[in-house]
Amino acid sequence: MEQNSKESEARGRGRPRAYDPEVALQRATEAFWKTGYSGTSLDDISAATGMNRPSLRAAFGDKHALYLKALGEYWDQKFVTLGEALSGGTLKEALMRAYEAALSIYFVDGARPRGCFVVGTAITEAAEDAEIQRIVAAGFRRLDAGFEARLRAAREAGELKVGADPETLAMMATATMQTIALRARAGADREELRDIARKAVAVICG
Amino acid sequence: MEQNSKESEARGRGRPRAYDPEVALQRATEAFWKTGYSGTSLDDISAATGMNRPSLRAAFGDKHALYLKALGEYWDQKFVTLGEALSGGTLKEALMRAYEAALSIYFVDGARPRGCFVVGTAITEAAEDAEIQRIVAAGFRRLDAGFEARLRAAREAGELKVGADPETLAMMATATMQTIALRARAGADREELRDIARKAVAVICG
DNA sequence: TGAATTTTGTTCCATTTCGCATAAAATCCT
DNA sequence: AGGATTTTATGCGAAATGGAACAAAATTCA
Repeated sequence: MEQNSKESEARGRGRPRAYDPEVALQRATEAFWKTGYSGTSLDDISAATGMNRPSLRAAFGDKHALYLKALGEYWDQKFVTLGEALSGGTLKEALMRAYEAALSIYFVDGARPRGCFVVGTAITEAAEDAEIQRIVAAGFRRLDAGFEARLRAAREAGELKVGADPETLAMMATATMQTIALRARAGADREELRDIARKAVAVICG
Repeated sequence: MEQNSKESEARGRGRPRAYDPEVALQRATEAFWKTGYSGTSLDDISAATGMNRPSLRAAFGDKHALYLKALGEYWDQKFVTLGEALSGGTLKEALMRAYEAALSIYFVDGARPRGCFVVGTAITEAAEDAEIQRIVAAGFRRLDAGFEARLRAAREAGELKVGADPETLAMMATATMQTIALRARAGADREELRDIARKAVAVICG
């Protein structure tokens, strides 16, 4: 209703857009986040964005295409956040920042805890939707790789105990992220998950 | 179609059941497993079980009640399997048996890999369905508790390195189970997941 | 001012989905 | 054999769902 497109982009010829595509995509993402891909109808998304269905279709294509955009956007944001969190400081600090950043995504002030968007929406579809499965798998691999790179840097800095395998520990770091994501959706509170992160980081850092 | 109720139960007065409720529930579970709770219609389940909707309704109630039965049954079977896997042998053997048992559930001969039923179907619903969330949370707690009991026994047997915290390691063992469940749904093959289990077990056992 | 262009908003249509009502079938009991 | 009982099977109806057509609105350009 009250979204207004920032005049950043050179507007074309016809009637101007009433909605900012980025804001609308964010609202659509939140709708999927709550009730999953199959559990969210285009009417739900229409209500969440304030756009009617033809406008949704014109802007994002059909439901599947819209969801893929939401999923891609989520991964992108997730990895930006992760990259920032993992850079600088000690390994322990970096890992804790990464998990804190995740918790900030999973828990939002007013709303009910929603956990991770991928775990909460894409995993269900991944079994039968090859494209979604591919995107999820690529994200997991990238998560592993991100942690592994940080762990290798830590090893070179002598922060890791000798004989520790960065690849193995990266997998454990990803598993920790995932257990936090799942438990958040299962209703665990933020402090409990923070404690899980602390314990896992202690194990990983030796 | 060709299900026949075993004459185990004293059959009552009227027309005999054409379907074995346990077999039908299993078929319904498989349908949910593929496409999730919201993504599976009663018609899908009707097709999967060979029962028509009124019979489904008479036997299991509505879709939600049917799903809760499927979910409860899954957890029960999962914990029976886990209990068997964790009993006896060294800690390392017990954990590997537990993960192998999980893989046997996640991968089925003919079918596409489906991962864990809970992770693939319940997690999506848990955010907005209090009853499902409660059941999932209870299952995760029980998973933690099962691993922790086994780890305490291992510590008493001197299998654990001194200073290792059974509660922390149990959480890591659960996280390993969950990362395997998620990655299976994301398309990882069985051998890769077996390798993940081996690495995690090595970390947990020190 | 008026044509061209783009988006919006309304409406319709075919299909799916779910619950329910009702008839038909198969068995037990007298 | 016939009534009672329980399940199966068919079909109806209301609501939801996704897609598309079409007119109205708002802007740019000539």
